[in-house]
Amino acid sequence: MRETDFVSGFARGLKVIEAFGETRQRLSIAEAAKLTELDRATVRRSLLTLAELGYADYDGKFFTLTPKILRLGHAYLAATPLPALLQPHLDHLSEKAGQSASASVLDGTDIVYIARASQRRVMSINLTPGSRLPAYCASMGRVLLAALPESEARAILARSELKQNTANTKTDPDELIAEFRRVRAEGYAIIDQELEIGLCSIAVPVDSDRGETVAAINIGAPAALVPAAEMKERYLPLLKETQAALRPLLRR
Amino acid sequence: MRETDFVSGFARGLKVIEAFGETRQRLSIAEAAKLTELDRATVRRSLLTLAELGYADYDGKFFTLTPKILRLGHAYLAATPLPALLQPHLDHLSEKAGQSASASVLDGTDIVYIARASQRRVMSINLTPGSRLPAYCASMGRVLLAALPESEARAILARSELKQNTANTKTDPDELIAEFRRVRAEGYAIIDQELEIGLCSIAVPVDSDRGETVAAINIGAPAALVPAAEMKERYLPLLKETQAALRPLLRR
DNA sequence: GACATTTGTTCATATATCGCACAAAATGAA
DNA sequence: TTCATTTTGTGCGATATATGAACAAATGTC
Repeated sequence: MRETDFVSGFARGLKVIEAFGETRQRLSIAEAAKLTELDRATVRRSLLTLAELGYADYDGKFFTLTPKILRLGHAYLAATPLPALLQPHLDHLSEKAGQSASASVLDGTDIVYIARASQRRVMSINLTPGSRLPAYCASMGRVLLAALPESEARAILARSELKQNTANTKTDPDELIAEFRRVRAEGYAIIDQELEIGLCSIAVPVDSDRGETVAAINIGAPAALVPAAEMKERYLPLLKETQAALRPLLRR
Repeated sequence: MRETDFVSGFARGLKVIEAFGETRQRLSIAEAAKLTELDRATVRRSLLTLAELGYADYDGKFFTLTPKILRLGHAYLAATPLPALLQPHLDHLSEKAGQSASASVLDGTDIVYIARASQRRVMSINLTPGSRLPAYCASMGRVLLAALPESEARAILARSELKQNTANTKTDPDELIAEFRRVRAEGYAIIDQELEIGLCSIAVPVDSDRGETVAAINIGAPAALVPAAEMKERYLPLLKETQAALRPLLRR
C-alpha cells in the first residue's frame, strides 16, 4: 500500500471515537487529546466533525457519543452471517443447559462477544455483543488462542496485560502455553474462577467445514451451583453437539 | 462551526463503514462507491485505511468488516451510564413478567436498543444492543415520538418509510399523531402485531428527575400467550413500577 | 484578588487528500 | 478467441487539512 492510500484524518477520527470508553462518557477536547496523543487542534476538528454528523453531542465544553455511533458496530453485526447463524444454536444450547451461552471471536488480546443467549446474570459485568474480555483468562479466549500457531499465541500473551484477577488466575505465559496444548489435544477449555470469583465456564471451538476455527462458544455457570469439576460432564456433550451441528453450516 | 472545523476525510470514512450492513457483508470498491456516492478513489483510500488499521479485511477484491469495528459502538455502550443503569432493572422486570424486557432510545427514524433482558425468543429477528427498528411501528418508538414536540414527531414520520408490515400496521401520519396524543395522555403505548404477526408489546417512557424522556422501556410477549387486551393489566403496573424506580436515578 | 495552569481557539503555512482523467486489469458475452 | 463492459489502480493539479505557535478565555490555587 502506498503512503497516499492512507487517510490519516479518518484514522485519527477513529482513534478519537475509541478514546471514549469505560468511565469516559464525557470528554473535553484536552482530555481526548491526551488520550489519543493527538494535537488538540486535530482532536477538536474530529470531535466537531462527529458532532456535526450527529455521532456526538457537544455542550460547549464536553463531548458525548450519541446512540448513532452504534450504527458503526451494527454494520458488522448485521453484515456478518456468523452472529445470526450462531444465535439460534446458542438459544437452544442455553435452554438445554439452563445457563448462559455465548459466542466470541478474537480481536487482538481480547475476545469480543458476537452473540449471546443469557439465562440469568451470573457475572458482575453485563455482557452483550461487542463486549470484550481479556483472552488469556476467558474460556473462549483459551480456545481461540489454542487454535493459533504457538508463536502467535505467545506474541499475543506478550502484548496482554496478564492480571491476577483472582487467586486462581493463571498469569505465567509458559503455563498458559502448556494449557493451550491441552486444549488443542482435548478440544475444550475450562475456566474455574480465573476471571471473577464465583464464575466457571467451559468453551469449545467452532470450526468451519475446512477445519479452521472461526469462533468459540461457551457456557458459563455460577461456581456455587456447578463446581468446575462437574462442568465437563454436564456441559461438554451439549457443546460438542452444537459444535457438530454448526460445522457443516460454516462453508469457507 | 467554521468550514475548516470539519474533517471531510473522517466523515467520508464513517459513511463507508455504514455502507456495510444487512446483506452487504462483502463490498468491492466499486460497490462501496455506489452506495456512498463517493468517488472510487476516495472510497478505496478509506477502505485501505480501515484494512491497515485492522477494522477491515481485504482479499484483493472484497472488503469485510472485522470484529474490531465493534470497538466503536462499544465505546458508546461502555461509556454511557444509561445502559448499565437500566440493565438490572430490565433483568428484574423481565423476571417478574416472565417476558423479554428492553430499553431503547431514538436515532432518527429508528429506535436503537441499548439494553435488553430476554426470556425467550418471540420475534423472528434477533435483538441486541445496537439493533434498530422503525420507530413508528414499535411500542418504544411510539413512546419516544410522543415525547417530542408534535412538529418534530411529524417531521420524523415524514422521513420514515411507513411500511405496512402486517394488516394491523398503522401507516397514516395523522392517525399516528393522534395515537401519540393518547400515549402522552395515558403514559403508555401498546403495539398489537403491527411489526410482526404474533408479537405484542407495551412500553412506557423513562423520564429523568427533570421530567425529560431519556429512553423507553418495554415488555414484549407472543400474542398467542398474551392477547393485546391483557397487556395493559398484566404489564403496565410492572412497567410503571420500574419507571418510578428509575426516575430518581436519572439526574440530568 | 492575583498568579499560575490549563484549556479552547485562531492563524499561516507546509503537507496531505480529493477527484478527475486516463491506464491497466479483470470480467463476461458472443 | 475477440471485443465490449466493468472494475481497479495511478499521476497530477486544485483543494482541503494538520501542525505548532500565539493568543484568549477559563479554571484552579494560594
